[in-house]
Amino acid sequence: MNMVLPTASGRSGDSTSITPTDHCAVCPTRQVCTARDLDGELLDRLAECIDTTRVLQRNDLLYRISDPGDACYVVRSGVFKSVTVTPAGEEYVTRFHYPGELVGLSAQATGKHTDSTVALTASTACRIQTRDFGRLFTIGADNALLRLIAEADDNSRNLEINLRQSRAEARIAGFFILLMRKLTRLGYDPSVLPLPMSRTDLANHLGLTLECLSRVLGKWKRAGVIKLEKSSVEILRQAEIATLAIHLP
Amino acid sequence: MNMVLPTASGRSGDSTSITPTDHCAVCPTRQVCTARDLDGELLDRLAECIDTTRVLQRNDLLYRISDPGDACYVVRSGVFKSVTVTPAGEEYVTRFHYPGELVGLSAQATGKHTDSTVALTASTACRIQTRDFGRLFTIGADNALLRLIAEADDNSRNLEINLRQSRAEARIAGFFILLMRKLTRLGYDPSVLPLPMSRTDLANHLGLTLECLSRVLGKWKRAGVIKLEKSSVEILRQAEIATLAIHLP
DNA sequence: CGGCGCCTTGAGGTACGTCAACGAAAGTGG
DNA sequence: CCACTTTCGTTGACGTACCTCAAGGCGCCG
Repeated sequence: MNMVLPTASGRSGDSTSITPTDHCAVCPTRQVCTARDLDGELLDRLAECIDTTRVLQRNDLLYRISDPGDACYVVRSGVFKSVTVTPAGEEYVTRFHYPGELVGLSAQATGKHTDSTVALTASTACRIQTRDFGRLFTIGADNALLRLIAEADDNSRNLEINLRQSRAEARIAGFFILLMRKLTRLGYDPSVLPLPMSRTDLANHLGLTLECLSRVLGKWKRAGVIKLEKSSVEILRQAEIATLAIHLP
Repeated sequence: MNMVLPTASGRSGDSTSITPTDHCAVCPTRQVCTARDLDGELLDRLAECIDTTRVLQRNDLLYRISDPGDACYVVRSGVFKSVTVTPAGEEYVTRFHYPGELVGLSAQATGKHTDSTVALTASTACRIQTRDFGRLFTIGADNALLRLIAEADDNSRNLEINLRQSRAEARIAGFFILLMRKLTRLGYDPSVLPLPMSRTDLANHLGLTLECLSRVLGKWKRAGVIKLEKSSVEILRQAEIATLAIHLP
């Protein structure tokens, strides 16, 4: 179904766990992960800091709101969404998380998660207990860990810039461009964007209505700029998308 | 002039430096800073990790775009703005930084700063070299440092949620509410918001036009909801602002 | 086949952006 | 100290892009 992003081959829920030493060497996110600069002995020590690698199916929760924030996660494969619920009951799809991204860090501010994170496809994620952060620094994973944190910050800033753009086409184009950059960094084909989320979620995330998003995608499809698949979008003429998103850094 | 936020008493630029041990004990951000949980001997060790406390005047640069990203900063006093410039030449005021906030972390992703950060008032900031992060973890500042990072992430998410709201009044109200929360956390009077930035910068930050911002503030002023000062806003009827910002978590 | 999400398409109103003129404040130089 | 310039903020008129409300396809599953 989703040939672009690595997906979990296991099929069960929370109880499945893999030791990182088994998998870091062959991890699809190796090049962007904390483990990038490590080898041999250091990888073994890293294993002590990553207590479980969780395997999730579509709609499985990685963590839910008000769970204790004693751990954060790195996406290994698949796609996740983070949802925040306001006191008024509104839901906001704050982030989509692709492989190599750090998830759930903000829980350290209050000790509890302030959002829920859900798998949109069959996915895997590495769990890092925050009490082990110090150890990760001392075994030489500090640079890579800082880079993960910094990239999360960088992603947010790009998101914010994109949301400041009021034109719907610009926002959607910006979202596509940012996603293409992520895919390129991961070594995947950037012209096929895996979009396992619903239109509703995507519209919510972009601060647009479902109708507006639908209209723009329809327009681009008719113009031959994109090709809409069931759960992905193929970019046929990247230049036109790029010119709509010139506002991004 | 600005009685609300602590400002630097020194008057010179980059060359002034204060050792943290002199100042952490009396730092206005003590309660929200990395140093919060430390005392005596640990504070001394912290001193080795914070190489200079910089004193800046209005319009002084904390760092500029493409500076080496070997350090980040914690605001001690005053207010900063971060500006990103797009290839197309557009400027985006991505963040405003108040005391206790971590600044410049995203540079770790690429090794260079991707934005410039400027003091909006007389300000001070602690410089933390990233190569010292590991040491901060080992001397017991890990929880506090993680909290700073997590709060930065939390701030971004709140910002993003606020920008998803398309109504101008809701966005401005949301900005005010978020700022009031920050001031409350710092122990300041949350009803007087220090806004040392220009209207242009604020509008840019909120993804609105100058005119739109001006109209909303004028409307609220006429309605007696706020009182506009030269570089601050007094919230007279908080309830009305809060109802406009119910979309925030 | 019928029901139900999920997405698309349509018509109409409104809020924000754009353009433009005005006004106020701050810095400059004589 | 005062005219000048420049920057910044306010106010107004108008068009347009998006939101709202509503109806209509389309795939999925029973």
